Amino acid sequence: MSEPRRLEVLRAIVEDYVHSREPVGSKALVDRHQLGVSSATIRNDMAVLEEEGLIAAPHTSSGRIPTDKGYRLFVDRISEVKPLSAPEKKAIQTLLEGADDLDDVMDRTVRLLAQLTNQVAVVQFPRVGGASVRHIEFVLLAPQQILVVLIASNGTVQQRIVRTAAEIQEAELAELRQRILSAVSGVKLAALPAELGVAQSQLPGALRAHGGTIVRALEQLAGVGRDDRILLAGTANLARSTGDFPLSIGPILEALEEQVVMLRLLSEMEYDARGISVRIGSENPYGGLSEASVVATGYGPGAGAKLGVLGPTRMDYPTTMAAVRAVARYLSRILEE
Amino acid sequence: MSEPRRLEVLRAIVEDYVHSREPVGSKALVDRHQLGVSSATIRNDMAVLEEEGLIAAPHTSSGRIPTDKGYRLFVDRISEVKPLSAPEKKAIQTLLEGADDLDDVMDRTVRLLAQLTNQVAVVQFPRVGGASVRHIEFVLLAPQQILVVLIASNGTVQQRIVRTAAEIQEAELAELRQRILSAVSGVKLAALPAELGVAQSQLPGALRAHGGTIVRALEQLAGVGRDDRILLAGTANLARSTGDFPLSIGPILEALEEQVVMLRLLSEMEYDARGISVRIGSENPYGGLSEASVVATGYGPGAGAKLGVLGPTRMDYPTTMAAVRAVARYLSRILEE
DNA sequence: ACTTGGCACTTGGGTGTGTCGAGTGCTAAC
DNA sequence: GTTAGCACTCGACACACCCAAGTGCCAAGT
Repeated sequence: MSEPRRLEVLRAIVEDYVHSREPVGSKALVDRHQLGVSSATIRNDMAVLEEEGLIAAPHTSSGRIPTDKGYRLFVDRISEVKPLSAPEKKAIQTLLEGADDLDDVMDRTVRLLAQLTNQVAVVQFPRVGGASVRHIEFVLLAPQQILVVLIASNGTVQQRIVRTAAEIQEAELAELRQRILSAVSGVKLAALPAELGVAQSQLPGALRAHGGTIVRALEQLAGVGRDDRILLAGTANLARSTGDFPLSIGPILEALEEQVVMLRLLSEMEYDARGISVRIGSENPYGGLSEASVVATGYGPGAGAKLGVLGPTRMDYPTTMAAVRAVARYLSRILEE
Repeated sequence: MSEPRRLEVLRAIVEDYVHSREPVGSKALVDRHQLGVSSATIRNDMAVLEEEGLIAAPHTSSGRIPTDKGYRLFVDRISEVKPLSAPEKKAIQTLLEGADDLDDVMDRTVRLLAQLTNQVAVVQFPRVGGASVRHIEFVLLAPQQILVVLIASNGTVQQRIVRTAAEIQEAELAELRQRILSAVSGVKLAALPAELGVAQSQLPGALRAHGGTIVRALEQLAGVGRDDRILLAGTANLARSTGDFPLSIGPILEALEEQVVMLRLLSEMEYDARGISVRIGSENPYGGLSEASVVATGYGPGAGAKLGVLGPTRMDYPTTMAAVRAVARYLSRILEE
């Protein structure tokens, strides 16, 4: 009863089940794969695999299906994901290069990923934390209304309109801008609040009051709140795979809709050696996703932002992993400009 | 065989079916409602209603269910939608007033609407076309890179980074800004392209080249493309009502995901006297939505932007219509500030 | 120490049959 | 125009049955 063959059997079971959606039996296995042994032997192997918790039988005397643990072992044993086909690669490249705008790039990316994998795609906007301050602008819209604009080195622009308690003059505003900009120009956004605090404390008394309001707005703009957006695509793919989700797809849709949940989910995923992270079914911390798997990876500078897909545990992991990795790479390249 | 009673029977059938999800028979009808007649009479009425295409029987000798045409008549006969309960009103108000930002307002609105109706909510961002130019700002980020910001009177801020063919000096840019701003300040966004054309033709030759690039960016910012976004919430509610969608919810999710489709759908809806528009099942031009109904209305200045919900044809129209109308009113009020 | 063929056993799924109840359409009487 | 009554239809449900696929285990073989 050799160890390698048992793993081979597991692999075969996973592949067949992913392909057919039906519990796979010992006989069918020897027919479809060239294991060099008889079905009885396979049965013995399967008994062991079941004991180890890698596969399970829905009911006595029926074929086996992989457990989450089984998928896990299967995924861990995929040493090299197969690369995409040449036309696929080309399609990715041309599609992404056609975008003119950060929003547009992200939008195209998420759609592409959904289409490529036939699953729900999720991309997180590039995190601004790692970027630095490129420019700050204050515009006086009305005597007590100021537009605060923050431009980051990664090209994101954020703005907010604030109301000041008292009137402020153009000249004062210009001076304020000059002082703050020189204090924080080039500063990492993550470090912005601290630097702003210092800058504010050094303001002359006359500017102090207005400065406070404005500095608070800048802090918010730099904060994680606003720019930690995620984009979704391909939710319709969930509906196609009804039956893969024993319960309903309701909880999954709910989770997808809660940006907070998805952000935490993505941020908790850590890559392994291959640079791709996989969460399988019950490994997922959120109850609603216990029937779903997530395949994700980082992209962009420092791989700080994430992107990935979500689908049924019974998914084609090798192909999905390849697609996710490829898209992340192309996206990183595009963003480098 | 009186006409008013037949309509009463239709109303009763719709209400019972919406409530129970099951075909309703003549006996059950007389039990649950105080029609003053016997089941046999109701049967005669139902036969007529069926002949008129207002109700149908899934199979011989089974209860009747309303057809789309039946729902239509039912909806048209709702003269006055019942107002929301006081606590509901209060909840709407406090929730929406807590928002600090246009994006935040819209986000809260769409979630609120989804929760209130237990259906999928859709809101379109306020259209900028009706608003006017409040401020324009150009910021030189790099020798050949300009940030163009357009602030509209409704508080929306849009920006884009453009690259110029040749270098431009701070001073030139300031002059350009001065000229363009004075030409288009207060102009309606819808009329902006025309005014920009005039302004550009009057630019001194030196500024002409750069002006073109920038003007084009401004036109795009004012255009419908960018700001015709929609927000979704409550897609999980679709899953709960499986069974209401004989086919799968896949096509519906697909339609929801295509912003273009939803925008056209909303824009095609015209209000009736009550200010609310309802599209029932097959009245919907998009195949995937033939099992769904849309209840929508306009909001904001000129009621140019739309908001509404989407659900199964078998929905509680009176309540839904009330909720949609109430939310639209509160939203309009908030936006007026 | 594994592998294999054989065999008894389990079980879900499909099919056929019978019954029940809700519901209809129709007719004749009110 | 309404009602009671009646024969009829048809889906839903329950039950019995069989079949195919699959299992576990044992004894024999290598």
